Amino acid sequence: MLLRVDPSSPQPLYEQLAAGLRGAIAKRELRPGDRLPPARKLADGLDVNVHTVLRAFAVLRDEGLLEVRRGRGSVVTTQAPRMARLTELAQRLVRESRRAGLVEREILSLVEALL
Amino acid sequence: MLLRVDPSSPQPLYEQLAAGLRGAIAKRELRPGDRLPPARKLADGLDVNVHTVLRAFAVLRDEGLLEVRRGRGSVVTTQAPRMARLTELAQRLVRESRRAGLVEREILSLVEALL
DNA sequence: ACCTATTTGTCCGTATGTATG
DNA sequence: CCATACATACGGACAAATAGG
Repeated sequence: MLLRVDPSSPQPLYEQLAAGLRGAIAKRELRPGDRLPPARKLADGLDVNVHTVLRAFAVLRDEGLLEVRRGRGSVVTTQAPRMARLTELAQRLVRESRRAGLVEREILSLVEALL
Repeated sequence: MLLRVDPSSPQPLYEQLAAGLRGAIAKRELRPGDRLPPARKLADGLDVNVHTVLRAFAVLRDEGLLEVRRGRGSVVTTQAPRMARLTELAQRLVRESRRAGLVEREILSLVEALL
């Protein structure tokens, strides 16, 4: 998979790693359904701590690009879970907008303005 | 501020902590502009590790309830940054929806369905 | 302009828990 | 029951941003 990190860079290692994986997914070097190496193996290969790799995984999971599950490893997301995640994101937007006092029209405008 | 955590609970400590702070903010025991105690002091008082507190802070920061900055401590967000954050969230939704191949109408439906 | 203290950010190492197969 | 692999939590070290003297 050819990943590298630069410890002397001001960019955090976990961000570098996340960026690298994100790029590989975008370029389809990693495709939906592909399984990533276990965090510990990746960590060993890159000479970083497991936490750093797991943190990068978590970032990509939050972005909906990775499914990370205990005991099973991490897999590049396929379409179905991606849709589920978009719904979740939308839900969060609605919930937090309401909490901030916005009414329905205002929430929709928030999104419309970006289309 | 009267926060407590239960180490024997199945709920993670950082979640318990985040929930407690979230509640305090909702009940306006903590108001916008209020400064939280330093993570290390909170950790000492609760008898948990600093990392655990910092993680709870990070959760609330991601929810837009807290502004956490190096050297300055953590402050309950005021309205302006909250709106900025909602826009960010909306942006994320739109960006990721597009990446998943949805067209404008479908993105809007995603939100409308939740209103 | 400088230095110091405060406070969060990142990273490492280790141990234990928990879900999966 | 056992191996695998992520999740949580702890502890320690150093870096970086901020504030104040």
